[in-house]
Amino acid sequence: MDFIIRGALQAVKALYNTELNESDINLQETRKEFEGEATIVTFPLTRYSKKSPEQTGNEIGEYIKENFDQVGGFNVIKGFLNLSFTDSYLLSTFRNEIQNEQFGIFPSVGKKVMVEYSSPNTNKPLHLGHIRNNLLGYSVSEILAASGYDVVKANLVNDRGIHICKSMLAWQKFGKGETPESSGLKGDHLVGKYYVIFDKEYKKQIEELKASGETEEDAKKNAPLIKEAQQMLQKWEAGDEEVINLWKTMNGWVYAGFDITYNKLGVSFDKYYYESNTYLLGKDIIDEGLAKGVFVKKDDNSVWIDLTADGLDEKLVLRGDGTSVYITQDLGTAQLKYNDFKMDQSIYVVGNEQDYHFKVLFLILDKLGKAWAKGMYHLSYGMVDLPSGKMKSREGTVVDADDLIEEMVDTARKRTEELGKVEGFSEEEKKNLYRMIGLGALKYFLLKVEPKKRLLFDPNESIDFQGNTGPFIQYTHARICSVISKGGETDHSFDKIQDLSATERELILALSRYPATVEAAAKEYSPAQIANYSYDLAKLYNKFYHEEPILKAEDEDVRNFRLSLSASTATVIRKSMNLLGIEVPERM
RNA sequence: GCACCCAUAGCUCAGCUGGAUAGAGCAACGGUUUUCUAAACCGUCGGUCACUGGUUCGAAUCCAGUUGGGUGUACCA
Repeated sequence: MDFIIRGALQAVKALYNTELNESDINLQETRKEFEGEATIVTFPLTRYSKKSPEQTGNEIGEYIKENFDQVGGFNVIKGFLNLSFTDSYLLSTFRNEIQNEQFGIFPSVGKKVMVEYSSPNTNKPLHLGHIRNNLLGYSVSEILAASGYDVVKANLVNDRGIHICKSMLAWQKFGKGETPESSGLKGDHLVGKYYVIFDKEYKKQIEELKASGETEEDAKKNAPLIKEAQQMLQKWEAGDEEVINLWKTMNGWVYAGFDITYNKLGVSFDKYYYESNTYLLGKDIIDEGLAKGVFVKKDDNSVWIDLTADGLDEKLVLRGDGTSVYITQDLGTAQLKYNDFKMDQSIYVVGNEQDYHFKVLFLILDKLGKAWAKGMYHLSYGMVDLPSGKMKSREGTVVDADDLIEEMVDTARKRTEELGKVEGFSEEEKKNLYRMIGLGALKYFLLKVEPKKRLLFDPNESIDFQGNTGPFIQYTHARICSVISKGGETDHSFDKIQDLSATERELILALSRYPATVEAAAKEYSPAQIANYSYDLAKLYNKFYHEEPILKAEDEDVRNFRLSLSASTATVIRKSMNLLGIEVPERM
């Protein structure tokens, strides 16, 4: 469709003797209620034509129609010039572009990008918020890979710290040697159970201390359990063998549990970083910053950066006692990642409560003169809220990832059985189908919303399987596969086709938009754009399916053409759903 | 207090760099199957795009302010 812009530029030059840039031409898709496919808005051009918008539209329309045989006609309504493509142009687009093996496949851009996502704490199982994170990270990775980037998917595991010690301590005190094997509990759930127990017992102690006259603040500090946890952390940092062994054991349980969940979600990683290895990093960067005068040392030896000139605050980057804070290790880890991969871009998929942190992090790296800091991006996403408000692990008001996945698959099974759609399926095929549909519904539900918007999830209302949903799109794919398999062997040649129906035209246009959609989604790190595109395409196909006979078409070429159109639609649906990490079945 | 994000139909969401009468799905109501999968299709109903002002030929979109909601502002991570 690029030729339209060229055509408009040529027209303006020929008619009004003015050289314009591509960005001066306002091109959009023609709205459904008007005739045509492409619309040029002529209001801005009247200052060059010195004529009314209508007259300008007519003149440019006439010029384009005369000089570009892709355009068969036009109409002008107010300041809108609507151009209609010829059927032969659309057919050649279909044949030469859409049916091409390389359609929607981008050549390598020769750039490497790291996408860090998931980054869980190893003291509790994953919940719905993590699912959103994982799906976003995975999908963005796929979209970037499809756009020609070399993608490294990274997971920075938060495997140390006081919160981990809390679970360890509670297990030591109350666990009676319970293991995943002895209890039958998934490892991450078992550890999470002790994290909750710690919190319960800790709160008890706080209440007791308050009853004996301490203030809440003191009680929180003085409760024996928290002190023990702190001691345990110190022992861990000192390399105490017993603590380290316990830590290794319990983290091992958690990793085994996470692997199962990741597997079910279909996400994966190329590189794992562990905070236990990175938490001491960053001190050399502090020295570097001091030497460069970017950081300043205060009297108590703490190190700061003054960001007030950038509208931010003064920020501590190293404690007075020389130990790290969060941002210290993040600075160090950023450098480590860069040393490891020399990537051009680095994307952090992290919730929006850390917006400020990343703003500061990137700014500091930039001030330190790290050229690669320019390629850093925080893909910030909104929290997943319940109708009751925020999810809180410690209070058990979380939607557990494993539970939710299981429920979704189970709902898929029920729905499918109600519809009686699985005759001829083996048990194995059924299981796989329910998994695909359940996860498809869940993934689509989470990914169709723009990342930065917060998301409301009501556990009492099951995620839909009809309308703008994953299963709808999956169904469309299965439906196409069914038609094609019934179509039997065919050479799919349709040389005699010359005329297209309105819906066929729309479908070709929709298909032709796929590459640009992938590009836009990559540019904005937005799986939602892919989701919306897939839905529009599926909807359009269903309309086509109802309106036009395919196998029953009387003419051989028409039948072949419609089959080809169907096949291409199925391919594009499959590709775009795969970009969301969603599989599509051939039967459902 | 200050900073950042959000506000579109009863509900969940689209709406590209400003462009035509703001679009989908769900819910509600009605229709479509002797015909390729009805998880579908077609139709009806539903809106002061939070509010006010500004810029513009033109604003849901840009700017300022107001209201409401969220998050952050720790020598926590």
